[in-house]
Amino acid sequence: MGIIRKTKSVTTVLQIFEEKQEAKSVVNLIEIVKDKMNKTTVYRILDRLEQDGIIHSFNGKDGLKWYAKCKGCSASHHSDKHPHFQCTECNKVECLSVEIKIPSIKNHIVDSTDILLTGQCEVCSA
Amino acid sequence: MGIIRKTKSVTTVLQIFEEKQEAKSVVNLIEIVKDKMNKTTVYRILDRLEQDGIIHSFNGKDGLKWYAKCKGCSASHHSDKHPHFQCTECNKVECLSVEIKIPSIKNHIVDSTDILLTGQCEVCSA
DNA sequence: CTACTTTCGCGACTGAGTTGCATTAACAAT
DNA sequence: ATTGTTAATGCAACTCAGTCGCGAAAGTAG
Repeated sequence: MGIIRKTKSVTTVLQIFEEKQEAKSVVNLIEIVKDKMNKTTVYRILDRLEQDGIIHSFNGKDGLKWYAKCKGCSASHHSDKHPHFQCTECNKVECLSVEIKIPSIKNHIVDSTDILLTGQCEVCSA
Repeated sequence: MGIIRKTKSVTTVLQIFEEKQEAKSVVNLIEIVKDKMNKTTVYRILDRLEQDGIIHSFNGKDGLKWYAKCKGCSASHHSDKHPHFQCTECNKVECLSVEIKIPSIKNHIVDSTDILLTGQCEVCSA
């Protein structure tokens, strides 16, 4: 059970994700809201939102943790198999709706799949 | 050009990768060689070995950097498209030789592909 | 052996993420 | 609306991976 109270901070963070359908690194988020709330609060809100399946997280190429909200997100259907794309020029990260098939691995049980593609996005490759 | 001199430290690190064909996190490596060399040295050797294509690196689920030496590694053919598998029980990481096909993404140029699978390995799922 | 240059060790530092605790603010019940 | 409960926040101190600068040590070529 993540979010129980709808505080101003929670609303602020959620708005950021709803405005644009793109992923944000925690560092980036903290920077955006730095005069509205403490960094600890940002970390905690993100944790709770993720527990509730409202947003999902993954690790960027830079080693930082990134968060995004996408249509498929929900508390029940938490297995996000969609790949992420990080642009090496503008550094933006998008969720891709492409389906990538993972062959079953002999003698292994696969629980989760993290796929991160890097390259140039639509804007930067033009 | 990474490695220029074959020092004792370099040899020690290389031996670890040659003994077992499994990936090691930097933290783990530092622990293993902690009374033979300094942690800064370990970081620097790994950087150089990677530049030369002798080993390759990727980010684990834990956010740590992992390194591995595998057959396909070479300075020229540096694009390692093979997936990695991290066991959620014993925490070991293996390089998989499975080929995973990434569909081309519209209006995007894909340079690299990082795939990390998590689950239970052969030993732990038995 | 000597001279040159890479590599190493050490200590201090950076920056992401965490923790403990006192304070504040949601929310439910009265 | 007031009160009581407890989740949520702010703050400061902390942890830990990874980096940096610099003087000392060890490779390597001649």
